[in-house]
Amino acid sequence: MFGSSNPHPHPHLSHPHLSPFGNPFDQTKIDKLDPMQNQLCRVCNEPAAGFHFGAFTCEGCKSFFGRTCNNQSVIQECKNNYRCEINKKNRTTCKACRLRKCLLVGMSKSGSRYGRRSNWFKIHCLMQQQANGGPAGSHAGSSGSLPPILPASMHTPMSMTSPTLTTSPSGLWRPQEPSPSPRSAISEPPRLFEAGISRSSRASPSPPPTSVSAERDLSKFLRLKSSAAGGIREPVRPASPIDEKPEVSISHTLGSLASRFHPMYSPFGATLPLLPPTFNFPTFANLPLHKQALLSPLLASSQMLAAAAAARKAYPLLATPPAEVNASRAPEDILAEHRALLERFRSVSAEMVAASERRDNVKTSPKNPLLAQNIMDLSKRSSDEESNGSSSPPSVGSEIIPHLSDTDEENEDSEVGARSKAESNNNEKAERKAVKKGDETPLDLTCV
Amino acid sequence: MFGSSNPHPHPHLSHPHLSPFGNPFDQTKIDKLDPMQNQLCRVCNEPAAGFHFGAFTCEGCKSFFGRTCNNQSVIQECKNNYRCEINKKNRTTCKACRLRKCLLVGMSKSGSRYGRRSNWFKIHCLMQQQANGGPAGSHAGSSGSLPPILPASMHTPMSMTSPTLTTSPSGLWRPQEPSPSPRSAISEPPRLFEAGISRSSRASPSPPPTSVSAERDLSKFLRLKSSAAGGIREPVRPASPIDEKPEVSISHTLGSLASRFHPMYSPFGATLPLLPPTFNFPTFANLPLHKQALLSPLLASSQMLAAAAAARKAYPLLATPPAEVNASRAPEDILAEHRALLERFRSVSAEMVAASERRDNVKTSPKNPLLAQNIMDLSKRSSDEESNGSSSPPSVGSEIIPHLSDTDEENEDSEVGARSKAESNNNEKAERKAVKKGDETPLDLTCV
DNA sequence: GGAGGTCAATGTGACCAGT
DNA sequence: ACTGGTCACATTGACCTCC
Ligand SMILES: [Zn+2]
Ligand SMILES: [Zn+2]
Ligand SMILES: [Zn+2]
Ligand SMILES: [Zn+2]
Repeated sequence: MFGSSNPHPHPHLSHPHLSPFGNPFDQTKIDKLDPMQNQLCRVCNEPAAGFHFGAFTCEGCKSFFGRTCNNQSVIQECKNNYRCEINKKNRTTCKACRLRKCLLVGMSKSGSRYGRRSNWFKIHCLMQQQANGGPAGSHAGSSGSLPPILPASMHTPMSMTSPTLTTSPSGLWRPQEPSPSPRSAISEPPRLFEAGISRSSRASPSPPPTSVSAERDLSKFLRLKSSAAGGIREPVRPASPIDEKPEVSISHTLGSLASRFHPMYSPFGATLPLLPPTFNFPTFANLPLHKQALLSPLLASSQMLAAAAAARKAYPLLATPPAEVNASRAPEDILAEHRALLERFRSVSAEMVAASERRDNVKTSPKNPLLAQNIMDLSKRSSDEESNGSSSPPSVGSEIIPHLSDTDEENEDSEVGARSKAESNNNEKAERKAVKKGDETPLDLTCV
Repeated sequence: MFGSSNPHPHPHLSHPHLSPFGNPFDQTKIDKLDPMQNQLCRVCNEPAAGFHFGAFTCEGCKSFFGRTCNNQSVIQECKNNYRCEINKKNRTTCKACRLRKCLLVGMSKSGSRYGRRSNWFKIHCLMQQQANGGPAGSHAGSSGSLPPILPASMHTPMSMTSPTLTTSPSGLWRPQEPSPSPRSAISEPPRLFEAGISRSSRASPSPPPTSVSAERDLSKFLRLKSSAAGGIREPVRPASPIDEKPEVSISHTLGSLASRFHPMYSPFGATLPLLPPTFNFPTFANLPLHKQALLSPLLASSQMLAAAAAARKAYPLLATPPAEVNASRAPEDILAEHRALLERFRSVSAEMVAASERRDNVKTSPKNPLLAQNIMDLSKRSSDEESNGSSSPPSVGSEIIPHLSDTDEENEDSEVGARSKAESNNNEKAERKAVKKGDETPLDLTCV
């Protein structure tokens, strides 16, 4: 599906509005963009099969994550101090590191329930990758550090542990429907990217959620986010009322760890109010999401970084063991970084449009030759992917998260985890079906 | 089978002769010895299921070795620099280290063709383990170093690379049937222990090989040993004429490496002429071999060490990566060590007999309380094995064998290896059956 | 378009039969 | 008593269906 390109564009999308940056929504230009072209699995660098559980992954990593993220307790711990490099060849040899990589790149199972909204991941990932240096050509390494989705200039992870960052307006996080029953169990890493998007979507004055079911999705998502923050330290935001069972086995193993570390309440407090104005145009929202991906090199970096830091906090599996230690950065740095990103987004958008317009005539070297070339490459098929990328790039910085091996006793699972596996799956499935019942209208993706 | 002890002794063995050390062949005493009691898998420390391919192993390691020793080329290389500790829990996670451990403890597939003679392994292994500190109680660690089969005092591996050591009498190595076609391909690690035994058996003036088929087996084995030495540097001994196909896949990967290192021609040259006189007594040879095991703390150490060193030379998989470096020892040291072993054998034999005689009356502390206690423990069942032995004992010394990663190109396999796998198996099977055809008489095990 | 189910291929190890 | 074969079981990932 993704492997075969679509040579025939379908110029029948609605709302051909104009963007402030030239005309990025020209149908003929947009249709030529194929964001799935030459995508690589974020986990193992194999050619990706699609966007699964929040990241571009191959079929194998998709299946692996779908199987194991609920039963993390049964995975043996790494013998290599969680530093195994994951590639196509050895991805099956260390389940712990493979799962860690999955979580590092932002994969999440509960977050995938929220329908099309998870496509925002795709947008951010794709734009980030393109801004990083090419869709498939840059085998940006797959060691135990931060994923190659982050550009080189962003590789410094920020410390989101400071409670001063969690000062988000309570109204942004409160769901529409009041919440009587707060949850304390943590089921799995929250989809932090989506959290940021959702929040900004609610803060936006432009098109609100289009249906009640979408509202329910949003509130449910926020509740999940809440539970991910742990039962402790939840002063402002009440929980939502959605009666959903958490994934029990995950909460058993990693949840307890996460509650110890009590991941921050809202890691996006300081950054999210700043959103690119592009999303004000309904045309963008009406585009197919894989087309939107090519038009949105936005806040992915900072949010990704925040999510990665938060995930490392919540899940020791994500903690890169002592290799490079980076001092935590102040929130001001994050804000500045985000502003730089916004500026970059503007230039890249204009650049892409110009390149798209120029492509049919003459291939000149634009101001941003790398990005433009990458966008160009999306339309022509290059079947020379070899996916042997195991060149072990320099590890990016990461915080040292103690692995709790000396003070804790979370190894008594493997019995409870196995026990709760079946029923957990059944419950989850039933509940999922029930939730999806009256929920066909996708969420409005228009942002500020 | 092995897990259930046999409480009923069968006192119907023939030739109840007397030994020079008291009366070690008293049937009632011997029958009470159960060498399989509390044996642990030499590879993973799980309770052993029997003596397989040259070592006490569990069913899993037996099957694993039987499957993979022919297809070593398809095993991915270790990500942990071949230092993975192998135990029951993680034995499946790193095939390379598991196979390395198998080879380290002396497992060999072709050597198992020689019928009962492989029981000599059991004798040596068992006696070595007992002299080392107890049958099952001493979870002597299973890290990437030398196997716990070697006593602490013997852990210094000797360097057998010196060609001066290969000055064995050519008559000892020459097979009965002349050999027109020398072989250069290496199929698998030679059964070095058996090589020594075979050689000593031939050097023995007591009962020679009892049949022509046994002779053929012997010469065939010697030829295998020859091929293991690589085509290069084979000045003295001509190859034997047995038309046997080597295991192609192994020769493809490890064989090339082995030929580079050209493992020594006869690592037992200096030590083998010295054999304990016990084996002159036909009574010993007529005992069930698992009973003999309790009566023979003989040359196992030195031969085991030589075999381990030779195996490390021949198979880089066996090379313990740079951890502890022990200077190679002179052959004189080996000889002295062997003489000490012989003396130890005498005292231990006498001690064991005395302990066995004393056991029925009063349990006193003998001169060698540890060994005697271990022998005692063989007769009483202790079902408290837990096999959680992963306490990672201090690594014993080992030589640094370069892994050839920088200068060689033995990674072009995986195609040839897979190709030659099926036919290799078939050929081997057919050839094996043909060899076994007229070969029912076990070799005479009586030594000098 | 993505989640989840299916199932062939592969690896594993307990068990068994042959020798 | 050991070897090799068998087979149930687990894992993997390509493919498919459903929503
Ligand atoms: Zn993958
Ligand atoms: Zn690992
Ligand atoms: Zn084992
Ligand atoms: Zn290993």
